[in-house]
Amino acid sequence: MWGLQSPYNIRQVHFGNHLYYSPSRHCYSSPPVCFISLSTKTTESSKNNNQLIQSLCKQGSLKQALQVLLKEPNPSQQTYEVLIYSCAHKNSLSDGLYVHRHLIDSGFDQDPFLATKLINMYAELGSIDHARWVFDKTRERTIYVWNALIHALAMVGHGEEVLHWYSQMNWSGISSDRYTYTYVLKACVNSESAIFPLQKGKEIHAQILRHGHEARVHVMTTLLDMYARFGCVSNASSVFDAMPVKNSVSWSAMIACYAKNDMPMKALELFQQMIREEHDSVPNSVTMVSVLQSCAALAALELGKLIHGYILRRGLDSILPVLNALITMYGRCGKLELGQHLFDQMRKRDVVSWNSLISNYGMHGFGRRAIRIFEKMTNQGISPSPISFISILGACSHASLVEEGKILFESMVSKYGIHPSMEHYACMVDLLGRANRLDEAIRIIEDLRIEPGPKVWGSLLGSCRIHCNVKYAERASKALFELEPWNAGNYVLLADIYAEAKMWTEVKRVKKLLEARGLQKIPGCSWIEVKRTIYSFVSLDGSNPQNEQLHAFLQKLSKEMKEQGYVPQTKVVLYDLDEEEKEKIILGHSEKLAVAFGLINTAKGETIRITKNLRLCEDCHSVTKFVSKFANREILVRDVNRFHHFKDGVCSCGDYW
DNA sequence: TTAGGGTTAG
Repeated sequence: MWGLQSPYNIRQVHFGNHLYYSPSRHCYSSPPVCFISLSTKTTESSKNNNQLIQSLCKQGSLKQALQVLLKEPNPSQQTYEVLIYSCAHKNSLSDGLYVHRHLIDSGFDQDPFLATKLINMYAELGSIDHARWVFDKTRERTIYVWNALIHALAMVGHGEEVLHWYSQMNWSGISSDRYTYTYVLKACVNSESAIFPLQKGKEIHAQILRHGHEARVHVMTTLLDMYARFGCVSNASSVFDAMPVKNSVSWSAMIACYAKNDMPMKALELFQQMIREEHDSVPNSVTMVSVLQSCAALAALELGKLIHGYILRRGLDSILPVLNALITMYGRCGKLELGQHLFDQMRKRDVVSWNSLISNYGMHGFGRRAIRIFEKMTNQGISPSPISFISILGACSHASLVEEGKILFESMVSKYGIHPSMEHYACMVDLLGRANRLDEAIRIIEDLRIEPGPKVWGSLLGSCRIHCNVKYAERASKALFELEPWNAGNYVLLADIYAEAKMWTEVKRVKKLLEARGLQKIPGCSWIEVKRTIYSFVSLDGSNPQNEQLHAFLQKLSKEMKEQGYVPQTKVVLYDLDEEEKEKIILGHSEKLAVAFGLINTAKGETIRITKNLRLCEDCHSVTKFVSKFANREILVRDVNRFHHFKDGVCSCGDYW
């Protein structure tokens, strides 16, 4: 089924008492051949040679070890083991093939121990065909041999094949062990080919319980992680709660599950519980990365600073991913300078550190600064990653640096050999679309050689919302309704566009479609951190904190603003109502409630920091500009895309967002 | 002999 022929041809020539081999894919220049004696006597010199080969490998001198191997007629199993490990470590497929050939000639080709090692080696060297070939040729397939193949296939995402061999293994009378289960569960997650991978994962879950592995912490953590990656948070949490034995890894996996599935509050609560209740499972650097991610998502600066203190006390502040996560946390909490300071102090940086900094500046609208950092990175010899380009193109987009973005995009292939992915095309559509160059944006989509994905169409629809372009919005939403019919945001965007164009019949039609599909508009939510507590506000929700007081405050504010020329931008309301009703609705937007709460509950002169789950509406934007001047306050708002820094009646986005 | 959790984007 998967081609089990020898992946390489070996010419075999009889030459006196020796066999002469010349593996065709060898890259050896010297010596090009090897001579293997057929003698089987173990001599003192043989013992010495074996020891020498092993010690040369351990010192990292693989080439020298191979020279000794040439002279040695009787390499031991252990010698081959060390050689195989060394080839994998040196990342040399040609040497690996050579050792493999040598091993076959020495009669070790049916040794299941070495077959396992060879499969592992080929998997590490990225040659799955060779791994399969070894498996095929091995007659005595121990659980180690099976696990090695299943692991090798799982690592490269061949999920369907993993599941095939998994059932073959059980059918052949070998029972899965705890290792098999972890590999198979991983394969469900990484699979590009398996049909209904979540369903398969659930079946494996049942088998794990049936075979009494529920106390195996590795297996259960992998299971928890599988559910987390499929977004099944309640399943993950049930597995976690039922685990009789937990350790730092299982706690971290559950915290990461919440952090990755848009539940940062739950992640932070669980972290607190971990510190309070668990004395054996101590948070480590991996735990802290997810915790920082959660602070960043909430823009919880004070909490983030507390966590930073904890990291320092625990001595985790020199670990690169922790530092990178700290840079991002400070950036997302509106403290660019703290992120920059950390970056400057780092003794070692990787491409993620640079990307984090670039994206921070990009999100704050400092596009040119982001480009300078990108250039500094490449000048220092650090190769940009695909994510570097997503960050820098996003930065160009927020700052309306269209030409600069186009040049960078072209350099991806020409200068760095990185082929743009769908995400990169989505960035380009966003860059052009935001700048009202919608014809160019649609041309990018039309010229794609592959089927445009939802991110590309989503970028176009977002741009159509900004520029109220009904024609392209209808085209984008038609594609999106097919690609992701469950995404309520797309229906709302289209309805917004129709509402702005006063096409009320169409607004009703889209709303009906939304209801018919059992979907609901995502409610606008804003939150603010005051004295290390996070207060969240939902539009038109009577249960908001200090509700009466906030509404009275906003009514008064609205009156004063009107006297100074403010005109409520009621076009953002999706309903065909009279102006007064519309005004009432926009005055109850969650972001205005959070601004009012901030003004009432923070000290004069203190910067107000607000975060919002959606894009900032035009009316909230102009009201916040007004308030920043009227109340003489700096107000920092992070919406779903970027930061807005309001000061003296002006916003850092230059009204371009 | 083999295993589990984390960083950057949109």
